[in-house]
Amino acid sequence: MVYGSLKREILDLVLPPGSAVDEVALTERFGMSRTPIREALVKLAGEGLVVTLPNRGTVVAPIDILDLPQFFDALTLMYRVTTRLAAVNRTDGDLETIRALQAGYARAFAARDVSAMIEVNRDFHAAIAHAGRNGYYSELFERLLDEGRRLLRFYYSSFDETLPLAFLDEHEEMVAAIDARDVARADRVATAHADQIVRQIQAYISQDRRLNADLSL
Amino acid sequence: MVYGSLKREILDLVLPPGSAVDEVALTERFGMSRTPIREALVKLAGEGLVVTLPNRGTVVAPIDILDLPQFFDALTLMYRVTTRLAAVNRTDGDLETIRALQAGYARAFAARDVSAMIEVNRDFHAAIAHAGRNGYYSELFERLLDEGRRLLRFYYSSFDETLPLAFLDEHEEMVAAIDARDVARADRVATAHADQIVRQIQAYISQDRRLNADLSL
DNA sequence: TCCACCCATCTTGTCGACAATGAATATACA
DNA sequence: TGTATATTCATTGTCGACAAGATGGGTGGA
Repeated sequence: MVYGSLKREILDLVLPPGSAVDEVALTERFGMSRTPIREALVKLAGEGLVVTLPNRGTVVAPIDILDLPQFFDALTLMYRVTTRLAAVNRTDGDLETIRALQAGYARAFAARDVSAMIEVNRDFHAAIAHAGRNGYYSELFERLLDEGRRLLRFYYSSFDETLPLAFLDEHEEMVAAIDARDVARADRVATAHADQIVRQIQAYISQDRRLNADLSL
Repeated sequence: MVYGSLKREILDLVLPPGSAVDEVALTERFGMSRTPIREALVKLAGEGLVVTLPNRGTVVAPIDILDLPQFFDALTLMYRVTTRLAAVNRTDGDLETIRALQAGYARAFAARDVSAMIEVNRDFHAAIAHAGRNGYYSELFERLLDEGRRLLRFYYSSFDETLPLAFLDEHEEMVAAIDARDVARADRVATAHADQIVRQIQAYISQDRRLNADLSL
């Protein structure tokens, strides 16, 4: 499946942001004609994972640092809304799925498997959104989570261990709030969780890496 | 432009929800090959305006009454969020654009042009979202507004005149709040506006039209 | 008469090739 | 030597035709 493969590779930064996507190269790689390749690219463009310049090819969507504040705003709101809805609409089956994913995250953390953590983290929140039973929110949220996956991989190439550990506890609280159908508590913990991740990424980005700043010249 | 034409016709219910979309017919109509037609359909499918059943054709996305509660929830939230952001981030140019659209709505109302009212209403709110400067919200909101356009046309074929009149005043208040950069007021009026439209559509849908209910048999 | 299977037909999915557009290079002129 | 123009080249957009899959009707058997 060409669409799925490309999407995964974009999110995993195997295809770096801004890099050109060559149709004929993909043709050879997937052993297909250009038609289905282009169809996949159109889909990806619709999701914003790729941008097509008319008559001038398509490139992997760049990560624009200027969009980050808006991204954080939307992400926080979706964290809150989906978690609140999940607390209201969840079924026991939903809860089971969510718990299983949380257990998976704990395992990935214990194994120090950063890739798995990032991926399971996304699925965990997607499952919560699904339990909220609002497709409009789920869709936007999953897009934001995917974009977040790119950001995490991009900025957290050297992963800080304190962050995933905090996630673990906060996820636990989240599940408890959803279990208890406590909307207010779900909202609080979702907000805190969002603040946590936003602050961490911001802190990482604003790190002062000018090693030569105090160089005497 | 085949994509734009199809989109407009879907939103205007020229292509009724659930109706089949014949590729070869579109081929003849637009004088193009099937390839660009299919590309447009893929794009429309990405926006949810059309659903493609694998190997069994594509149909115009049906209006599912079961989705309405979720739709209303998301619409209300986006009304609030975009209006709040507009109050914070608007430029004078934004305000000018918004005012022009509001004037257009007033003209359409005076002319009793329902189609124009529905369309300008959508553009008015889209402009407010644009002034809010958050692409994630704008995109979801515009999708919801488009879907709302279909709903309005679908359920308001006989348009109730009290609704558009209320819109006129509420829009005016909205502009005033955005002008004054008053976030709290913007939030209040956006909420009221959303409640208004939701209640009206709900009332219309739940109208009891069983003319034969008291028929003696 | 009813059901299962098979075949014809239509629609979709895919292909290889051609046309059109834009970029890069070469060329001519000032 | 610098600039403007023409030409070549690569890449995208489009086309008509073929292959694959699905639907409906027809045929044969029980």
